[in-house]
Amino acid sequence: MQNRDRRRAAIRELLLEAPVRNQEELLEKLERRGLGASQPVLSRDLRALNVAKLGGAYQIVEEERVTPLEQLKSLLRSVDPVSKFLLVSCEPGAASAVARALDSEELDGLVGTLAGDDTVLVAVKSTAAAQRVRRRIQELL
Amino acid sequence: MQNRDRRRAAIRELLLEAPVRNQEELLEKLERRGLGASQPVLSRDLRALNVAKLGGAYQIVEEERVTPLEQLKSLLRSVDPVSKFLLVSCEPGAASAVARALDSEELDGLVGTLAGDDTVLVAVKSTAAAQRVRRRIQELL
DNA sequence: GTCCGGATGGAATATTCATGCGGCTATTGA
DNA sequence: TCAATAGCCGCATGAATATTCCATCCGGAC
Repeated sequence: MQNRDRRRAAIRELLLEAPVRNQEELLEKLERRGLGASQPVLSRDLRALNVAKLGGAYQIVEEERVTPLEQLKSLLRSVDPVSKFLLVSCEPGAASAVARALDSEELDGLVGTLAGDDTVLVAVKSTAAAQRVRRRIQELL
Repeated sequence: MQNRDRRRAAIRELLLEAPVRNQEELLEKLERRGLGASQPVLSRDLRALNVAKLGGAYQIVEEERVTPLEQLKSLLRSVDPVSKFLLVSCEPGAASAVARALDSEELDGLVGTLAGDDTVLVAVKSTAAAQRVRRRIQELL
């Protein structure tokens, strides 16, 4: 049924037009448009539409997914290649978090990471890979 | 007490390091760091830190506050100055929402708005103000 | 037609979160 | 020193949301 998609489109619009505090409120607005539904349906729609409740109101989050590494960029300080390794310097204590984020990034040519306190040693397959990975990280600095 | 700020700083870090599904989970992580608290406190902290639950996990929303008007930009169609007025054309039915958003923008020189169905009449102090306001809106088109 | 199988949605329920309120502590100002 | 005030917190509880489980509705295969 395209019912669902009509409803979701309406939800998008409604969220843009005016702040919506909770699902019940959204429900009423939908009903006024002849698009009845139950609260569970809204819960699912909102997740599908990537809507977040921020402050007191729902808001569509347009952006592309921010990867863990991107989220951590404020903790990064520098990247230096050393043969088949990279030394990534971070804020004190942040190394393990950064290492985990780097791992999860699934960067091509990245073999593994080893975290100290404020430094991550990144092992890569080749010096060429080192360059690529380095560039990727540098973009965030 | 600076207890609260230490806790909030820790929350920031924790949210960056790994996804957190709910407040209870966050609570445990905080306790491991010796920063015990109760669930209500977290609820308040999360709002104060401008954290949203998106998909299944909490995520800090790095401000860049989107004003109501910016949210509505997809509903805007055109702006035309007419002496000390602007005629803003919108998607059908969107005028009142747009008018409200314009009001809340507190634009300098903007006197008031009057919404029809798909058009907002914006009254401004002077033709110079009209130019400024017009430019501001045009940026969004 | 009948029988899946997937997709959708609802009722009931479980879970998660927000808030009213009172208590405690620290601070201010007389 | 002693109110008075402000800030932070926790408990209890209710509000809001997520999830489980089931019914129903297609559309296709047979």
